[in-house]
Amino acid sequence: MRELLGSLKIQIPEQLYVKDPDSSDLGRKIIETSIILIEDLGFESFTFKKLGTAIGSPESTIYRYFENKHKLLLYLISWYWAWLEYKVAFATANVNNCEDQLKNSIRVICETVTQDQNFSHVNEEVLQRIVISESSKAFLTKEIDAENKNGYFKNYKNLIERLVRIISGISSDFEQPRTLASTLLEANHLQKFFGVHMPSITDIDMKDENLINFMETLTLSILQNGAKRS
Amino acid sequence: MRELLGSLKIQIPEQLYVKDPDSSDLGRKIIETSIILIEDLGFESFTFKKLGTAIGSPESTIYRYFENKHKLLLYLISWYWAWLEYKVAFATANVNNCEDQLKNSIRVICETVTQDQNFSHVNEEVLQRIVISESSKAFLTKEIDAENKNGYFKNYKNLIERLVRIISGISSDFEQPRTLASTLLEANHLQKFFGVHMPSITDIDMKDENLINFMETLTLSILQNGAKRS
DNA sequence: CAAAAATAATAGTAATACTATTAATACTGC
DNA sequence: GCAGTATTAATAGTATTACTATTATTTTTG
Repeated sequence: MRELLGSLKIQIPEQLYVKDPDSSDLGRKIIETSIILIEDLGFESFTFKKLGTAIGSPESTIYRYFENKHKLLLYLISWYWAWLEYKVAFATANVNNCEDQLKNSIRVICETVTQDQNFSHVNEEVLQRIVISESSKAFLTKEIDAENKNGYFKNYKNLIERLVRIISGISSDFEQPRTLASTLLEANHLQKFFGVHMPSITDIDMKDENLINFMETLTLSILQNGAKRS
Repeated sequence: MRELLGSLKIQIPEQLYVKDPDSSDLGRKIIETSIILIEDLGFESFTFKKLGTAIGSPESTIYRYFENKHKLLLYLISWYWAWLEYKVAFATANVNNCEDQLKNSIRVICETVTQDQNFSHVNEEVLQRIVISESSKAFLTKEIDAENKNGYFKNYKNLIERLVRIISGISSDFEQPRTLASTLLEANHLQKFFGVHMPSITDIDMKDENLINFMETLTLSILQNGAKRS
């Protein structure tokens, strides 16, 4: 995994940046530091001024890489989805049984990222926490239609499509594979967040197994049952 | 429904407001107009200045009712959950079969609100759209733990608890009724949002039946299957 | 009708989310 | 090695936001 990603480049829609942050030391430092800062402060309190101070550069320099902090967030989230898609791709490669493919995918999606999976300047562990807490703010906006049209969510859709293929492989007559795939991805975040911050509305705990078990049971149950019903 | 809610008062945690907006004409006008404005502008662009202009009052007056726009949003969302809990309560009253209770609940939760259900100064149809697009911003913050402790999310939890009781009534050995209930509520919003703004990642369409069918199948499948597995 | 409460009118502040300008530095091709 | 170009630093400035404060006016209530 690590070697492979070391030689592959995570592709981000170029509409999301002014100048590719992966093309310079300063750019990579912006990414690296913004991940830490957004997690620390929360996206609302995060500003380019603070980021500038943190990297020792003026605010104006950051604007040469990103139009605004919203696009920087979209960039980070997009990076995460692309990375997760690779993980899913490798977790399902050479697995012939579709149900096993789905189980492996769910595991990869729901697993809490641990430090040792890091590579390059991106701290995936912290990035995952950002995705959990902030990713929905990136699309729940009035600009969604225009931004969607501009391809800002391409990496997210790619991952969904991959899951849809796996789901359809298990039960080709199941009518809502997209609904199921997007529900899976988003419910994963929400439950993880609830587990930490609103434990009374979830039954999952800090261990991943609980959540993975729920997601697996949910998915396989509806695929066994769903075709008959819908 | 209408008469009953006309005589019952929706209870909102009093920590959410400075002065009860339901206690004066101006207060109700603030609620009524803020619903329209937030839907129109999106929460990020909504300001007390604009709200003041819209109701013909200075900004400072609104601060006498709400500390800030975040608390106003929490108030509106809290109102929605209380209202929805009443709807669920009535949709399940005198229904003996637990599975029917759950089906009725899912229908009430997933149904798109139509104008004629309105009562008083609150436009529930517009409020539902706000809840769909903005509610997660109300809890995905750095202040969540303090606010949760302060009881800001009580009405949401009440609804979850009601659903949990119904779920446990169907399958008392199902181990994750809370996870299922909160997933149901949140997935409903997300899928509705995707249906309108990102149709390629969902299979639901504008008609409610599609989404209701998915939610019903999902829930009943896991309850049939889940006990064995988990 | 007086006192208290609510609202209007207005002003002010620190921070945010930018844009603009110029100067210093680094990098590239010949 | 140097000219030209691109990049970054340093600094300043602006409109808007999210408030707080003060005083005047109106409304409510006992």
